[in-house]
Amino acid sequence: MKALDISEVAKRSGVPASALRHYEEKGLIESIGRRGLRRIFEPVVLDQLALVALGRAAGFSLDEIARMFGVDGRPKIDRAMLAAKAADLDATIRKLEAMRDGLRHAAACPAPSHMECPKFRRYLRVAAAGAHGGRKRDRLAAPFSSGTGNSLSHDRSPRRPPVDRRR
Amino acid sequence: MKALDISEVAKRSGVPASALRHYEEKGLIESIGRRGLRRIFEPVVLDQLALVALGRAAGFSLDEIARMFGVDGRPKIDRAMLAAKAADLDATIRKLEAMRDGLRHAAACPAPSHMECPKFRRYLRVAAAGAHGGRKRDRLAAPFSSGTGNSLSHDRSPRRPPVDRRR
DNA sequence: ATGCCACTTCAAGTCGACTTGAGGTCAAGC
DNA sequence: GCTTGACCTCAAGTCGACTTGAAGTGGCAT
Repeated sequence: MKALDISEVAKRSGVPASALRHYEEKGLIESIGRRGLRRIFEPVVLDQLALVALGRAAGFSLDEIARMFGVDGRPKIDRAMLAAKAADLDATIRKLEAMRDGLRHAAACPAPSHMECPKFRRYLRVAAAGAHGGRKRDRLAAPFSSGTGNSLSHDRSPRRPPVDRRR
Repeated sequence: MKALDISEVAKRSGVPASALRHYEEKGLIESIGRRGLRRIFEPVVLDQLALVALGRAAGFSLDEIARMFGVDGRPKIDRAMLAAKAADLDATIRKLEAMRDGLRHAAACPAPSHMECPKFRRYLRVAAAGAHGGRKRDRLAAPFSSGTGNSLSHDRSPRRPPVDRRR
């Protein structure tokens, strides 16, 4: 039969069982019953998990993901909102591109201090551009350690910076 | 004269004073002295803060940023690492693009469930691609509500709800 | 000289997404 | 029929980046 036991789902998806329980509690996935105490899931949960992972990778919170898509992958809220999210992502992408170019340049440029390099400053300006107009510090990706062995990034939790309200 | 008082820096940069103190403690910026108790900074701190904001926007932790650049904006660690970070960012960007396209499509596609739409699934596959090879749950951006008025992201209200930590 | 009050320090709290731990349950294998 | 071990629940802990609160300090205007 098609029913998957939680450990099966964990194994196939790479998502720890504890996280699966957490997702279920949050309403992101649902189990179709129990075998004894054990949760059992339909195989489609694997697709749902992929969608969740994708949303998380794009920086959405679990709550946002739950609001964007039902467990069936059907958009729950209006399409305009999805389009807006897409637009947000687009702005995000442009900032990341500037950051990437800045880093790339920093790795190659011989200038002693990048702050004095006009090219670098230009990237900086581009990247900062978004943060300025809209006035909102958003947070983005923690790209993971590349294979360089330089892994400084031990990633963990995202965070939304609280809106700053200083008088 | 050029020295800026902390409140000045906060005002000009949009970064709360408490965060500035935090950054100083972390070694991301430095004050050049005190006037009474008040920290004073050189104007260049504004550039440094822009760099920090940029790094944060790209998803790096404060520690990583501190390791990548000294307070002077000079790369502290080897250039290969910076290039590697750039490559990471590049992979990230591609995932985000897939997510964006997926959302864009979800907003337009009439299919009842996106899980059944081949196009959507393809975006999903692309976006999920990176997550698989590296096997590390990376986290990315939390783009904020765009200006569409669709803001689902409740930013923290200024007043804290009553603490409920009963145990 | 006095008061104001924006700053200071330091400890503790917050938020999200989980993880960890203690104590409990149960289908299965011997 | 008893042990085993993977699962269960629920509370509490963790991590990063700050924020908040209490209590203190000192420049500046009166």
